[in-house]
Amino acid sequence: MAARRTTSPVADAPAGEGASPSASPALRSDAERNRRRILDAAREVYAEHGLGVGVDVVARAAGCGVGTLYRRFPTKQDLFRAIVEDRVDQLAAALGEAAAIGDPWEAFVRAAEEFAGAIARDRAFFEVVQHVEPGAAIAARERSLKALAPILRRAQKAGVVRADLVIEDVPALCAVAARLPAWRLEQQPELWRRYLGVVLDGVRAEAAHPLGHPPPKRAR
Amino acid sequence: MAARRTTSPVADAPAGEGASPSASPALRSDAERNRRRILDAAREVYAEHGLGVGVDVVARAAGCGVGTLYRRFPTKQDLFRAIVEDRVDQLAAALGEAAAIGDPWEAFVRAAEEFAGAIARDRAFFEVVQHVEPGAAIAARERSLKALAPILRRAQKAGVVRADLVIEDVPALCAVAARLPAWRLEQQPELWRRYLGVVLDGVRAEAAHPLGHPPPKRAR
DNA sequence: CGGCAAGCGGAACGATGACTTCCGTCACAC
DNA sequence: GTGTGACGGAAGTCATCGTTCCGCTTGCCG
Repeated sequence: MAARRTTSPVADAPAGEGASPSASPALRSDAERNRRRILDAAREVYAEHGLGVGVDVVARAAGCGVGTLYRRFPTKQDLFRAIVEDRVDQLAAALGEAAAIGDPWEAFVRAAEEFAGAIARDRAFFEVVQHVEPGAAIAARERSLKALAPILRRAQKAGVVRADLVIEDVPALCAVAARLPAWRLEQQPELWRRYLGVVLDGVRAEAAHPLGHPPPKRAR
Repeated sequence: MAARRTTSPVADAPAGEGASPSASPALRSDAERNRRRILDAAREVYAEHGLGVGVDVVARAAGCGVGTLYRRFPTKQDLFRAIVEDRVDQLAAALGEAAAIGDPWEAFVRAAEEFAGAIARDRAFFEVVQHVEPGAAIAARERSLKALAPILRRAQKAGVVRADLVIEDVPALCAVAARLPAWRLEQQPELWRRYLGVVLDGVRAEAAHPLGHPPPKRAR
């Protein structure tokens, strides 16, 4: 699991769209093209098969050799850190949109759907959220929870979501989807919606019966 | 993953308590003692860390060498097949008890608790149920579903459990609650009860709102 | 009590699969 | 046209894991 070498000092590369202000020696056109391809391929491959697959698979999917991949991302970690970072940004943005919905319950539902969908669609994302090992995961948690908090608070204040839930419960409940066996998601990729439906019915304030167990402690 | 050799012809050994009628050459006393220890250790180790751990860990936990382990269980598969089989039996028995409870709702809750508890406590069991690879898992599913069916049917007929659930949904929903990140279960081993509580509130007939997705197809 | 076969332990083996490096070849940029 | 950076993928390195093998021990039976 742990990379033999310590994680390399650099890694971030010219971020997404906005040109970074410094230290960007300008990539040659083919190099830039390959960087993109690698990122796309990695996203897809890791989403489908999890972080366990080898770099050669990613390279083949990107249509280039592993050497090329390694010149851009000196370490496997660097590669999927970039990807996960990206996913979390996407999710945070989606949660932001959800927060803008007028009806508190609708907003909450939408947020839950975004969360669960992200986990169901992207196995790598799930793995990072589930196992804590990489320190990056903590930041990711933090960031998504922060986006979620106001949505939950508003829904509870409006009396549509049961009052005994805490923020940390929400991702746990949304993870429903990801927990489905891979072979089920293969046959019915949207099956998670069914179970999220049940969970949401259990989350409604009107359905609430006392829970037998206290809320989770905050992550260490 | 796949064993190099085809699974060995023998494996089952004198089953649990009842002396098997034939082909049991009588183990020497120390051998029998070790067989027990290995089984116990394997149960514990696999339950805690999953099926991924090496045989040497199991052997060490059992206080013997890997050679001893291999004389009794010619293949790693033979070992955890024995264990999983055992767990399923336990679970089936517990579900049987649940079925005997008078109140349909109570019976259902009890069954769900048994199911979720088994999954939460035993990571190996979860892995086998989740990934289909070993053919044994299918039999295990089948057996536990069979024990669950009458309980669900009764609860639905009594109008306490929502009518749009099918049998296959129940394990899926229990797994939701149970498969929390390892580090959470470490701090609060019973945390799954909290989420099972939410799920159960969503399972009550009175809480039911239409689900957006059709039930899962039967396992292939 | 003595012999012997079955059992024992754990170092060693071989396969596997991962990450990373290296170097001859190629193609962009000027 | 030329040279410099990028490319590709075979080869190197390394850790891990299931399994085997063999010299020593120990329970069992006469």
